[in-house]
Amino acid sequence: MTRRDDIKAETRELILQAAHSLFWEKGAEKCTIRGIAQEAGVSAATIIVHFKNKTALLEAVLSEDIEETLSGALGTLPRDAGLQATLLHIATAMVNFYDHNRELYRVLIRDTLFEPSHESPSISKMDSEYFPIVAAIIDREKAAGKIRKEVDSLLASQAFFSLYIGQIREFLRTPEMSVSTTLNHMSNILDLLFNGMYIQEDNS
Amino acid sequence: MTRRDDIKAETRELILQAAHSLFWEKGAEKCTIRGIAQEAGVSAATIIVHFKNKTALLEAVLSEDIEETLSGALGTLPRDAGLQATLLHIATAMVNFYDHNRELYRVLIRDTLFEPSHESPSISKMDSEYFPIVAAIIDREKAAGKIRKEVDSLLASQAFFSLYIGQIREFLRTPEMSVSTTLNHMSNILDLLFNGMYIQEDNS
DNA sequence: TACATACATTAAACATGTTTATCATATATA
DNA sequence: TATATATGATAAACATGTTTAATGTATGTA
Repeated sequence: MTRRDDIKAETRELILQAAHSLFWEKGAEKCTIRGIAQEAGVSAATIIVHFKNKTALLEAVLSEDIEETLSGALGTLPRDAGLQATLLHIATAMVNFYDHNRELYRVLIRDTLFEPSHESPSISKMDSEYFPIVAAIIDREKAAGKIRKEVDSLLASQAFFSLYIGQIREFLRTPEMSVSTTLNHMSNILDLLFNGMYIQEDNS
Repeated sequence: MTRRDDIKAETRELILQAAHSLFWEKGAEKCTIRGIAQEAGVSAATIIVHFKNKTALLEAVLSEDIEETLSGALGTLPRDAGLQATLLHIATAMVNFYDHNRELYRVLIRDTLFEPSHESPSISKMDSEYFPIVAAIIDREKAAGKIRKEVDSLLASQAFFSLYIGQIREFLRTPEMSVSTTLNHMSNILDLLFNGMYIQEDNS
């Protein structure tokens, strides 16, 4: 229950490090399993045994940084920030993060977003972790009388996510699109949604 | 300029028919270029010469029906339908259409949505054709005093598209999600957006 | 008509993700 | 300690998308 597991974990780590290095250096599509295997000092078959397929390896390599960025953004939230500011804060962190290597994240999202959730567990953790957090903020704002009571929190979270992904898509597949332009669009689109979600103050 | 081109067009048609038949029968991922080539009576290399890669072939096979469905929906619009009803009308047509073979369209959208627009011209025609149409409707409603003047028509179109794709994603990757549930969500999400977009009648 | 060129087609080769059958060894058991 | 079993690792094979180099023929030209 120890020795063998240690070696296995070590092998896994070797693969992850080699993959991380090569993915970042050459991009996901230019990297081959054989190349990563060589860099890690293992066989190609070993990689598949550990990670099931190339996409799963890419996900394993990138998901840690993504989660760190996301939780970092959640941790640096301005105290008492409203929902709209919160969402823009998160989006800002993520766009700046993805900008470090657009091609890499483009391939990751492309290859995981439309898969059934059990195929890409790291990514779809968002469904189970991120949505409830946003939904909770919405409920708090509802209690504070800022958001209409009829709004379905979960549905609204999904709507935010859809709008977010839509912009991320444009950002990742359009090299000439700058971070600031993207965030501007993001902000304007949030405005669009919120001006309906917030209760108008001058009712009756 | 004739004889040779005719033969080429004929070959192309043979490939398209074989691909259409096999894609629908076995799904895109279970189909091989060699299998389609055999069914069409040509070589695998010929298919690549005609269509560049497997995704482009899939796109060529499916895009005609998609465009037909979309223009069909646009053609059966209730006269003087408002924007919200129009969008739901289109979404209804598309969801019912995709339901005929979710797996096939899932793979198509997955493999094209995050590619640069020049890689999948048929799909990204939406950017240049569909968006202006919706934007025009928005402008009309602005002129009619139903939508706030400050709303950016193009940005709003993109927002609709993002929300639409977000729901389509859930629909295509979740087998147990029914058409009616999907359309319910779609309708509710549109409500969310519109209740901010429409001018509140009781201002001041 | 005879010939040169362009080009549609293809067989074979190639690249690469993945599977399979085998080997070696750590672990458990007697 | 000696033996059996479970399993991590791997080489080789396989499947399939794509490229390459070669072939034959339609088209244009003399």
